[in-house]
Amino acid sequence: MNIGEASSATGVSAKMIRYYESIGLIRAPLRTESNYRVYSSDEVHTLRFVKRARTLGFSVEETATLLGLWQDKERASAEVKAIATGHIGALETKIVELQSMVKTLKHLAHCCGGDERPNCPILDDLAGEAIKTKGH
Amino acid sequence: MNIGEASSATGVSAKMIRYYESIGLIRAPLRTESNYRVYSSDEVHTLRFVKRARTLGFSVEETATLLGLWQDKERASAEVKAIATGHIGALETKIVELQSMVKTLKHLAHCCGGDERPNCPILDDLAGEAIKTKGH
DNA sequence: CTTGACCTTCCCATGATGGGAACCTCTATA
DNA sequence: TATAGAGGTTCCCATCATGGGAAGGTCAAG
Repeated sequence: MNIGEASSATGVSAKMIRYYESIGLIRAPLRTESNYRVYSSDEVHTLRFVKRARTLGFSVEETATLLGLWQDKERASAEVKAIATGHIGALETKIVELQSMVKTLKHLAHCCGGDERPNCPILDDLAGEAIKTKGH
Repeated sequence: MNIGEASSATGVSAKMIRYYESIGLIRAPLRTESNYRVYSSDEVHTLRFVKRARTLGFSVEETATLLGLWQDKERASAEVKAIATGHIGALETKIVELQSMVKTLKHLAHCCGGDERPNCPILDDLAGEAIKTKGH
């Protein structure tokens, strides 16, 4: 299996497979005589693991740790769970931040006529002028 | 007002003020004889506008557009509202993605003992092995 | 044997921010 | 007044994960 096949088998671009190899996230595969990378099913399995972890929002560094734990048959699940739990916390913090932005923006958009006139509460807010809600 | 004062007056780091100037988001201010940047209250006002827009998650590019609209006294509020609405949509999409990650991770973490034993449904999932919920 | 698809390495760009070096300037104090 | 230290200046580099593209080698089908 060459890099293109490994790519379509895992959803990881060839570019990224080479990158993951260059930073040491995955091991360098064997090469053909003509210097093409050759992937075994084991390596494809590893790439799928990486893809899934990245999809779940783990950083490459976290993914490296998880990969290490996965390959260590003796590891305690507590360690894995701690990483996952920490990651859940980080994601939730991010969600709260985004929700707060959305809330503010929705309020502003609601107060904005969105018409041909220049008056615009959104810009007024950005400029630091408090919005007058007029109790609507 | 020099760059340090402008920075603490707006919450934008001196580094970022120079960066915003270099990419043309804000105009280059006057300089003293000794080449120090000098900011007027107008320029500080603009920096506050930028800070607020960035805090609300607008990209620098969107901020540039909003800034242009803010300075154009004739603009229609519809244009501003469209940018804000589009941004709300993008944020909401991001939120949904993150929520989906959190949901999956919570399920996995819930199924994981988090103890000293090696069995770990989180890693099993990353490895592509379907989780057995055992109807808990 | 040619063509086109695919592989290789290498460099560059993104977006927004920070770090730091090397050097200049201002102000307060010994 | 000399000096210290705080803060200004420019310039380059790093981050994180990813894509683009050039230049050149390789493979398979027609």
